Amino acid sequence: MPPPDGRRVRGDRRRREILAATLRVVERDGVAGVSHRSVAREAGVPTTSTTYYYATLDELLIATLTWSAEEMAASFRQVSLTPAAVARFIADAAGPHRGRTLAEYELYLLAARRPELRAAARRWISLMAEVAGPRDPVALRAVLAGLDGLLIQALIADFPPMAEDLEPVVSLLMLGG
Amino acid sequence: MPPPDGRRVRGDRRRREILAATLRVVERDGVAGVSHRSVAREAGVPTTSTTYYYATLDELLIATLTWSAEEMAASFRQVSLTPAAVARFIADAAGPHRGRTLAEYELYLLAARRPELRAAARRWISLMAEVAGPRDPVALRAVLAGLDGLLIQALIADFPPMAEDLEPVVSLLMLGG
DNA sequence: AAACAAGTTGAACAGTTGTTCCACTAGTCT
DNA sequence: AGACTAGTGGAACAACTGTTCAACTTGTTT
Repeated sequence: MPPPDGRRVRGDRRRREILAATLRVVERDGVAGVSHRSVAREAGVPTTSTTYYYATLDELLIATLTWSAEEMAASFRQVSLTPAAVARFIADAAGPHRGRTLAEYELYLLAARRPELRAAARRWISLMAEVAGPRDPVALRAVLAGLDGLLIQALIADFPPMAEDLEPVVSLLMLGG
Repeated sequence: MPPPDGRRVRGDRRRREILAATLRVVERDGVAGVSHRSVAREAGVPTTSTTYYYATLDELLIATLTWSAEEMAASFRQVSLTPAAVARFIADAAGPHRGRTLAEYELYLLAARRPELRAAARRWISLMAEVAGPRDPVALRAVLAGLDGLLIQALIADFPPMAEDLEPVVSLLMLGG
């Protein structure tokens, strides 16, 4: 809950605008395309604004990707637990929401190099665990890995897979037959 | 088979040195750390050498990652098909060979943005298909996704998982129980 | 021996980068 | 009213980037 302080509130808005702009840049050009200047250009603010709120590029990246994972969590919770719904979710993630999903996966991999991002990355996994439903630890791990791999393989396919094709695979992973 | 031509042979050697140096840079600093100059420094050659053999940075990256996937294929074929061996492979990939595996996964994800890398990325998948052994398409896809996800999740864990912990999960994925 | 292509290299180009500095405005507190 | 602080933004810094150029060496072919 932000304080009802005039100054802070104004600052927070611009903070969010910068984060949103950064995410758009990542979606469009990948993490590689993020610079203080490219983000400032995208947000329509002077370059010094981005450095004012996020002193270093690392800080900016970490804040963006953490926030983005947090934001994605909200929409994630609305997915129901049937294999068909999960298949539809993966198909959408690799199709219409491709850019966003790609950005999210770059965070995922960046977490391998930057421990600060691990929390956000694990957030992803624990959300998938909710989707997978309760089951014993070994089976849970297998399902999570399966859904994760399905998603990433969908991203590098020449054409995004269709939900109907995904459904039997998801079903096999989630129901074990 | 390279021609026994003196000039070409000498050139090819330097080509390989540059590729190897690039891979080392990717392992150490990620794709983000690759520049004509950083690679040249790593290889101990002048900057113009890297541009002579690979006119653009993209060309260099694509060549390196394609070659690296091809090279990894060799060691991959030696993995036997038992769940225990696959578990050991994953544990090693996330532990001792972490840098290399990370580099390989950055290729994997880069393929999502650059179609030129898709062939190399799919090579990965088809190699895993060999490890998985023959089975019907749906089951194969589930196993491949599972192994893929297990590997990537091992990379973002705080500590690399041990083969013993991995083994039951791999077993469940491969044998379905 | 001359001609040629392949390979090698230092220097330089213009453009971009992260980051810092300083002057300025606009709200808030005393 | 004056002092203070958060926020704003223009200009500049040195460092680095991808890429090109022209000069040079080397090995091979005629």
